[in-house]
This record gives sequence, structure tokens and C-alpha cells, in this order.
Amino acid sequence: MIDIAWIRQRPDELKESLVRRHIDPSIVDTLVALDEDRRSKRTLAEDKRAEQKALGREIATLEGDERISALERATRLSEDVATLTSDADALDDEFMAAFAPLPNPPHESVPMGRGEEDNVEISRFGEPTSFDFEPKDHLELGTGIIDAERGAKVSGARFAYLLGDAVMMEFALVRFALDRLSAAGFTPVVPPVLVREEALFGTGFFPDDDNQVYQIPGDDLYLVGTSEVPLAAYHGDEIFVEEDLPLRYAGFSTCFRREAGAAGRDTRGILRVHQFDKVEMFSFCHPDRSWEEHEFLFSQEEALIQELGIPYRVVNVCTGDLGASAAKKYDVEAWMPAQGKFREITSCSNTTDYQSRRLKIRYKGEKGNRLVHTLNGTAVAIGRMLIAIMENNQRSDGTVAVPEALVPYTGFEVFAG
RNA sequence: GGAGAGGUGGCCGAGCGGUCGAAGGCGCUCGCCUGCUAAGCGAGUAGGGGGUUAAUAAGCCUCCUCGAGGGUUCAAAUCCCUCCCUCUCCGCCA
Repeated sequence: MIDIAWIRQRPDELKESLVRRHIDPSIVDTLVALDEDRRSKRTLAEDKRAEQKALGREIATLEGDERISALERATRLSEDVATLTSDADALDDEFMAAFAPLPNPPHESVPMGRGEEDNVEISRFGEPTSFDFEPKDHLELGTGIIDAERGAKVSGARFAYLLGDAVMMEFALVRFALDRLSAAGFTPVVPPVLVREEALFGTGFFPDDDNQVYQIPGDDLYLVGTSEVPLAAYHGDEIFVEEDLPLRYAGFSTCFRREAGAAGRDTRGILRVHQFDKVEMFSFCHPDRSWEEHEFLFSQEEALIQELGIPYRVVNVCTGDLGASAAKKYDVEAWMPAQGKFREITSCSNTTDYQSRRLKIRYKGEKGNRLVHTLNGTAVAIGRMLIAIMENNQRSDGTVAVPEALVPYTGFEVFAG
């Protein structure tokens, strides 16, 4: 959720930011009018309520006829307060329903664009891997350690079993990421993956993306698509001491995504599945320093991929491809030899105060309590990283070389499907 | 799953229908005092919304919040209902 002050003080600026995101800016005029309306209604209701409270106090001191006539007046007042209040509430609801979905204004450095194709490449690392043989894809390489067929039998499409060395690789990657991130000041966390609706609303996934989320109907719980959700909500409704910022966490969790609307896309292998594990960075940071923090998180992200030796490029995600909560986002796209393409493998966002406002996460500063900024970035998305490693490090005999940095964690240097 | 107890400010804890956003204590902040420290004295110390203002400076006015949401009442922290959470005992369990 954005700051209401935008509506009141800088409506034109807000319109511009909506235009950049290809959203009809006329909503702003509606909201300005609605906002004035609701405030004047609220004032009316509050004045009447103040009157009621004053009379109530008086009644306590009255006796006899005086009391009786005061009670009569109070009854009428009470009715007035009830109607005025419910009118004001209705206007508030109407306003919030239109206001809450407004997306975070993009940072000035975010490129204009409609969709993924307009993201702007800003850097590259390494060279796309070349082979003197026909490279295989991860399924061919992992016939015995990635079982998508039985995954489908048991759970349906987009589910897979990981076995044997693939599992060892997963835990090696997790431990590798956690070790590096701990050293950089991140606290490792294993969060709950089943959360209440408020956590999803607070992080901006609801109401916009609710069709991507698995629900547990009997218990009013939802399976998270990323540990960003429980990590952000972890400090919900809290007020930090300014000196404690930034607070950095590295969450490990399974992630569940319905992938609604992705039917037919990336159906082969484990690139796009309903369930995968991921190490995610999350930071609660001082609002004046969130852009530095964004670069910092991203540098951690790059350091991990570089150490694993995967060729990649970085894109600055354009306005049309940015989620509602992000003011800016970098995606890392790893080179996928079997596809001959760069594919998204991690992403790193500054959501500024969009989440903290909804989740009420503040710090106590000299000028009073202010909202913190929150940021998130993928450290390692296991499935996709596994694909990148297998496909880039494959050898002509169908085996895969373990990246040097991972060998201390796997205990083996080569594996085969 | 069964039985019981409870959720009040940074913390402890009183209040059980009106003058209570809330006694008292601890902690913290500022000041005073004191060779230093400790002790002592005085003042202050929840969050949020709206209004006033050039101002998300101070101040002032006002509303909301005593786990959440409903209800009763002229009036609710206090009474009733639902839900959430915590604790104790029993059962079950990785």
C-alpha cells in the first residue's frame, strides 16, 4: 500500500507513476474526491460521538427528572452516532478497496515497458557455455535423480521427486548459501510455510495474486509461494530501535505456487513446478538507505552465482513486469544451454514502504515512528539452480561436474543421473 | 482431541458498567542533588486516524485501540456471543 499523502499532496506525481505502469490515472481523481468525502463524514461522526461521550459523563452525575430527560436525549444521540459512523465506515471501505491495490511507484531508474520483453539488460557474467557435443537438458542428464513422471503420478503435473545425488546437491546448495549469508550478517531462518491471510495481504500478494496461492480451506491457511511472506510478517506490528537496522534474514523454505495461467509453458522438467525449495534473503532497513541495501542484497545474490560459476545476465525489470509491491527489481537470468536461452533464476526487489505500511513495521527515530523499508532477494532457488548447474557443467559422458565451491558440501566432485 | 486458567502500556500488575487510555511498581528519558558509583528528589514516558498549521515543527482539539470481530447499554477494559492465541493437566504423536 502506498502513502495516502500521495493522493492529497502529489496527485499529479501519482498519476505519472500510474501511467508508467500502464494503469488508467483517472482513478486518482476518484480517490481524491472519495478521500475528502470520507474525511468530512468522519469528522461529522466524531463530533457527534464526542457530544455523546460528554453527555454520557453528565448522566453519571444526574438524578431524577434531569437524568430521565438526559437519557432521552442520549438515546437519540446514540442513534445519530450509529448512522453517521456506519456512513463513514462505508466510505472508508469504498476508498480502501480502490486505494489499497495501487502499485508502488517505480523508482526513476526503472525502464518503461509493457512486459518481460522490455526488461533492460544491464550486465553479464561469463560466456554462454559452449560444448563440443550436443548438450542435454536436465531431465536427460538426471534420469535417475529427477523423477517427474512419478511426481505426476502421485501429485499431478509440475511435481517431481528428487533422488540420490540431486538431494545431496540440494542440501549442499542450501548449506553453501546459508554459510555465505551468515558471514554477511544474515540470520538463518526456517519459517512457517502455512500462513494466515493477513501475512499475504501484508506482503502485497493479496488481493492481486490470490489465484497463485494454495489454500487450506478447512483451516483458513495458505501455503506460501516464497519465504518472503513469513519473513516480512515476522516483525509485523513491531517498532524497531533505529540502531538495530538493517535486520537481515536468510530464510529457507519450501515454496508452493499454483502457476495458474502458465498452462503449457515450461512443461518439461523442473523449471516451473508447484513445489520447490529456496533460500531467500530479506531485509528490514532504514528508509533513507534502502537503495544502498538493494544493491547490497543484489551483490550477495551475484556473489553466490558467480562462485558457482554459472553464466548469467542481469535485467532491470521494466514497469510493466514489476509486481505491485516492488519499486524496483533486478532479475538474474542464468544461461540454460539446453534451451539456448537466459532464464530467470533469482530476483531482488526493493518494496520500499509498500509492505511495511500494511504490516505496520516501524522504527523509533528522532522524528517519531517511521516505516521501515523492506527488501527481498533470492539467494538460491534450488530447482532452477540445479538445472543451471547440471546443464552448464555437463560433460560429454553425461556426468556433471560439481562446482568447486560446492564440493566441500557434497563430498563428491562428479555426479551422474 | 478432552478438562481447566488466562490474554490490560517496553515489562510486571490493578481495575470487573460511568469522571479509565487505564492505579501502583519496574524499566527508560530529562533535570536536580551527591567526591565517583549506588541511593534519593522532581518531571516525562503506548500506538494509530482526523482537524487546526506553510509544515508527516511544536502545541492544541477530537476520535479509535485494554488479543480480534460482533452484540447488549444513554454509556463497555469491565456484561454476552464467536474466533484467535498462551499456559496447566490428560490423551495422542514426528
